[in-house]
Amino acid sequence: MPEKPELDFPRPLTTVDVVIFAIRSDALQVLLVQRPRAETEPFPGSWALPGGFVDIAGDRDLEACAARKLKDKTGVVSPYLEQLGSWGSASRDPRGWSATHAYFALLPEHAAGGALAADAQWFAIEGERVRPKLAFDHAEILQAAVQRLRSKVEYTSLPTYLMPPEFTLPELQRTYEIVLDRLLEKSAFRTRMLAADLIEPVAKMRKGPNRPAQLYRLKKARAPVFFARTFNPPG
Amino acid sequence: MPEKPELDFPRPLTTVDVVIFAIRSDALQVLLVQRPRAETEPFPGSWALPGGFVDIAGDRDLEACAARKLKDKTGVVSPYLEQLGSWGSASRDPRGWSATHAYFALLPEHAAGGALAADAQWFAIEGERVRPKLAFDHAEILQAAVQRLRSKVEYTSLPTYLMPPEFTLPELQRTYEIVLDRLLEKSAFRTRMLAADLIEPVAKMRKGPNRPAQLYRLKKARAPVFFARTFNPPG
DNA sequence: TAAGTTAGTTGGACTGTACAACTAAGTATG
DNA sequence: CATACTTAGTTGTACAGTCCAACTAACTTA
Repeated sequence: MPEKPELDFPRPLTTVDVVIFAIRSDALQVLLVQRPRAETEPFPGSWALPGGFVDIAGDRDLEACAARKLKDKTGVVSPYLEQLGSWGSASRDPRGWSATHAYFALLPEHAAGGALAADAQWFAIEGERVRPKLAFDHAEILQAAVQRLRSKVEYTSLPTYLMPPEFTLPELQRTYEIVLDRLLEKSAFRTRMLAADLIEPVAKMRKGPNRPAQLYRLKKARAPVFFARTFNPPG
Repeated sequence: MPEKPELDFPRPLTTVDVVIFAIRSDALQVLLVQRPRAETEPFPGSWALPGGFVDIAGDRDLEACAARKLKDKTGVVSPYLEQLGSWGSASRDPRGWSATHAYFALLPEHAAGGALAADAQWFAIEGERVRPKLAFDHAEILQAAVQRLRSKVEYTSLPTYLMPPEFTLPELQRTYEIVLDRLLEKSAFRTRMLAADLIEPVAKMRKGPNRPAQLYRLKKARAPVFFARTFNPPG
C-alpha cells in the first residue's frame, strides 16, 4: 500500500466503538457509558458509545477487540456482532487525527440486564437518536447504526437475535415492530417466517391471560435469513 | 473512548484501500496496482488494491483520502464511492499491527480507460476473485467488495453508475447481468426501471445493425434507488 | 354464560415477477 | 424487392406473496 516505506509516517489514534442494542421495556435501547470527569479527558462526563483504543499487544484483530469491549461492559458474549463502518478525520477527536472502527451488536433482553459495568446505562432510541448529547461523533455513528439495523430488519431475520431462546410468533412480530417503529401485517408476517425454515415449534405453549401461543426456537446453527422482499415498500 | 488518557498507546499502521470496479470488454473488472519490487517492501512485485497510508497532514477524513487515491490512479473523480468496511489485525501486514479502511468505487467504462497510473492495470473478476495472487489480505477485501456489489445490485440502481451519460435499457440490463453473472428477464427489468422515476428518455436513438433502441439518461441529482424486491429469489 | 382479548386462519384484491409468445424496426442477402 | 435474421419492445397468462379484512379458536374474568 505505501508509496514510501516510511514506517514513521505519523499514525492516527485508533479506537473501536460498539453500538449495543437490546429491546427493553418494549423499546429499542442502546448501551452508553459515561466518560470520566477528569479535565484531562476529552468530553469529560459526557455519554459515549462503549469503546476504546485498540490494544495491539492483546487484540488479535478488530472484531476480537470489539467483542472484548462488549464483554467488558455487559458481561456477555453477543450472539450477533457486525461491523458498521469506520469514521476517521482530523476533527472528530480533540487529541488529533483519529479513526474509529464501529461495530453493532444485538443482545436478547434476558442478557441485557445482567452484569453491567458501573459506568454503563441503557437509553431508549428516539427516532434515530438518544436524549443525551454524545461525545465525539458518536451521535452520527449511532444514527448510522439505527439506519443500518432498520434497513436490514426490513428483509432479514436479524430480530431473532434480540429474542430469548424460546419465543412466540406474536412476540417476534412485536420485536420487528419496535425496531421498525411501524406496525406489520399479521398473516403476511407469519407466512414469511414460517416459510423461511428458520424456526421450529417446541412442544410448549406461552400461557397468558388469553389464548396460549405456540412457542418456537431458532433452528440450530441457523445464520440470518435474507428475504426476497421488504415488508412494505418503505419508500 | 479510552479508559486511560495515554496518547502514547502504540498505534496501528493505518491505510486506506479502494476497490475500483468498471465494466470493460463485457466483463466486470477491478483496478490493481503492482507493488514496488524493492526487497524492503512487503509483497514486492505483487498486485494489490490501490491504497496507502492516511496522510494526517493532508487528508481531511477517510473518504477524502480514498477519493485522493482513486484520483491518483485513474485521473477521474468517481461518481460513486462507498465505504466497504475495515480490516485490522496483528498479522495482515508483516510490518506490524495494521488496519485498513476499504472503500469501493464504480466507474463508467468511458472514464476507466483514461489517465491510468503507470503501475495500474485492469483485471477481470472471475467468480469472486482475480487471477493473480494479491498482497496482504486484499483477496479477502476484494471478495467482500464483489459480494457487497452483487448483493446491492439485486435491489438497487447502482449499475447506473457504471453507465455512460446516455444508454439504452438493453445496455443497462446487460450491465446488471454482467455484475450478477446471471441473465435477467426482459419485461420485468423494463417495468421495474421505468417505474422507478430514475431515468428519462432523450430525443435520440441508439442505432445499430438492428432495430434502434431508445436512449435514456439519469434524472439529474438522482440518488440510487432501492427496490422493494430482489430480481429473483436468489436463494 | 357472556364479554373481552389475543392467537391463528381464511379469502379476495392487488402488485410485480416469470415465462412465453408476439409485434416492430432495422440490416443483410438472394 | 422479398425474405431471413437480429435485436427492441409489448402483451397476456400464471404465479408468488403482501395487503386488508373478516373470520374462528382458546383462554380469563365477571
